[in-house]
Amino acid sequence: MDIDRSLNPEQREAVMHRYGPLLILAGAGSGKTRVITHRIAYLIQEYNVSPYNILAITFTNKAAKEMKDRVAQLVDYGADNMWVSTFHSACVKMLRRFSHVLGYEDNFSIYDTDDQKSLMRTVIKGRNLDPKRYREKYFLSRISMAKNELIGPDNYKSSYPRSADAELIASVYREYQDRLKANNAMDFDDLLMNTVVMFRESEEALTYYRNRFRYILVDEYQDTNRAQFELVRLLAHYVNDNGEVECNLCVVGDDDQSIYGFRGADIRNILDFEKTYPDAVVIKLEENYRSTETILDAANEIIKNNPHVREKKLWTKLGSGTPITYTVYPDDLAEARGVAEEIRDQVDNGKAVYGDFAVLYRTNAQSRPFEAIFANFKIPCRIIGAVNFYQRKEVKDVLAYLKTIDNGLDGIATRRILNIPRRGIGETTAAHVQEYADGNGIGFFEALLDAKSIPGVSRAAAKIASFTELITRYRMRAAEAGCSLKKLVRDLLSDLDFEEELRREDPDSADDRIANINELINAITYYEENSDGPATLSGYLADVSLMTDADTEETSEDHTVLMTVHSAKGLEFNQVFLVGMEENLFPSSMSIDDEEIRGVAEERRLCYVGITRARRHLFLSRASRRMLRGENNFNAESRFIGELKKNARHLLTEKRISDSGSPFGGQSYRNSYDSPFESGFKKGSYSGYDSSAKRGSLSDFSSSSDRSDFTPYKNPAISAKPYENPYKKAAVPAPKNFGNASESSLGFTVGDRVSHERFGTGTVTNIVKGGRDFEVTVEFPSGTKKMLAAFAKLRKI
DNA sequence: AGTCACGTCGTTTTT
DNA sequence: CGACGTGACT
Repeated sequence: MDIDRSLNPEQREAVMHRYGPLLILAGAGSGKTRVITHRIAYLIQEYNVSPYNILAITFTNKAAKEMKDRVAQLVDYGADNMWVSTFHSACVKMLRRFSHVLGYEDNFSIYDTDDQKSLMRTVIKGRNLDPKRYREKYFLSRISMAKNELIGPDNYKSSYPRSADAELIASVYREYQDRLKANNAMDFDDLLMNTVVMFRESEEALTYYRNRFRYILVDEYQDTNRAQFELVRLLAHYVNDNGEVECNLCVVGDDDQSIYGFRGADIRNILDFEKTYPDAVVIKLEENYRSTETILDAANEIIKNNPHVREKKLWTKLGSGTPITYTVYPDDLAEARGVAEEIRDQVDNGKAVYGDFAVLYRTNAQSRPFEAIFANFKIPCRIIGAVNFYQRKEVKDVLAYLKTIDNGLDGIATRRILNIPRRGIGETTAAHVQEYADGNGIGFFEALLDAKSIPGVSRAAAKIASFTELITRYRMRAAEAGCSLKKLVRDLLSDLDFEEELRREDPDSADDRIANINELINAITYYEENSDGPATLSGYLADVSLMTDADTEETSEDHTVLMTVHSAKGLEFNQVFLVGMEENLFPSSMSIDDEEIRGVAEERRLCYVGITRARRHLFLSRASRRMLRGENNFNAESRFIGELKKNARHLLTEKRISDSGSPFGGQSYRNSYDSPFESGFKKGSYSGYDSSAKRGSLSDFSSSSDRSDFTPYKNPAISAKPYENPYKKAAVPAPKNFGNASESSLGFTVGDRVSHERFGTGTVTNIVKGGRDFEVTVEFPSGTKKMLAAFAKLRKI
């Protein structure tokens, strides 16, 4: 294979590097993807590496698919045998194969944020915690952080000794994990953490994959978290035929584009690469092939305000190009209109097509005005990320049916659809079933099968029976060899009268929702026809769970795209509108509030990512007044604009659009001044970033992120009820009296033989104090069960 | 059990 | 502003 003559010397070196760790520091637009694909092709063609021995990790599924296609074009054969996927997808594949190591079944479900919340809700309810103070998110975000750092429930307390509620969180974490396992389910973070745990527990699994993945490539390495770091470190260790250890790990990244700190990404992974891998070769790619000098200068100008460990300066041969357009609009609608006018004008004059443009913003909520205005201007567009197709209710409902059929232990899925379509099985009934399931250490579906004997459920027993019969019937079908998924889903939907139900529920939206269902059937058909191995329900469901909005196929229609700056990572566009350049929005008030230095540095990198998406022309803009959460905000100009103006004013052409063009005119502007307290003391209004105003400024009143332990000052004039009515929620005593049971009252202890009406005789191996009850672990002949003492009716014998 | 009206609360960013 | 949960009513 000829090395592509268009590669520059550094790129060439990266492509031809063979053994040992390699770090490629690839600035934005430096031809990184070309290097990776050529490198893979070179390994295969010139070094005779079998594609079977290559693992390439990308950031999105779409990028994986593209990479695979591009490699396939470069090599003669075998590209199909490579693993090219995201961390999460790769982990699922590995976990399925060795799931028994963790005590999971291989068809485990993957829980998304909604599922996680449902599960956490049962945990919180079961402990009678104050739901005001302890929301699902409170625990879930802490648990997520812990998992990203490979901290399990048992290590939680010792790892975060200073954290408030450490004990409670640890115990909730423990129960949450146990329940996940009982449901044969993992959440997103588990996919990573459990894979590491699996490799630590099973020599066999680790050796298997070390042997297989002799060459590992990781893209966007700057966004890896601790778990991903550890995973890579474990895998990149191949003992060759001479008994030598090879670590053929190639990571690619750019520390200036690290933007996922909030989900545990640790920039030190890339900064300290040589510490972890002392014999690493480091190659810098600094020539940019994408953007004009003007755009690069602006990007450099901003990013140089961050402290740097690795110095780097992008340069280009492309020439200076057009100046950056910076526009100040009176409000957010005017901003959207200004962008639409520019696009309309260029397209109508034949200077550009819709697909040349991208609108990038900091938060998804900012897409709304653009959505409305673009429709008026008849600009075809696609909004990425707003509502993921697979998160729509009707789609999730169908998927929950499939999960219930596929994974009999997935109680969250079963509970979701128990009464969809309406079959007269209410929340109270479901709660009884759940209690029964928990008490007997069985799954939700299994408990449904006992409906007749559950107290308080008997009335709904017949309805439940027809539900379980339906599911059982489809389970048998799904288990048949050569079962067509498409046909199964179609039959299921017609059995359920699903369309009719949607029409009955809301006739207005029914057509859209039915279209979504049909789209889902198309997707299933597509999966079935294009799947590498056998097309299974579990396989499809996993694919779907890990699918992002950005992963969906591009349509051939010419259109402008709108998305967050995060979603734009790795993409490029001829012309980019980076909108909403305002303090508190970009940088986000959150990042300014909690940890000024680290938070704003990440925002600055995000801004750098946004700017460097543009090839030819960059438009920056801000709105003087912006509707946010139903109120007007007047934010100062973003400090990032200030950083540009300070030393690189020549790069900008500034425009100011007057207020008169706005349909609100000056009127609403005056109105907001009529009640200065209204806008002055509420969150996010009238704040600047001048150092003089940094501390003790008005915006400080809004800087508490946790309201439960901080009462912000409120002007009595606008806040009539400063106190919560203390009588409002008098504690309702729990219906059952298992509140203060002491361990001795159980009547048995560890080591005792006990009997259970369902499982027979067993030995108590552990007793743990739960929130309100004891969780007893018993070894029965049929297996080990964990159960709550209050329900299990265990008797010492 | 299901429906409707009202209050509350909140928004970074995503696999 | 809008999504969502709560509570009263049918």
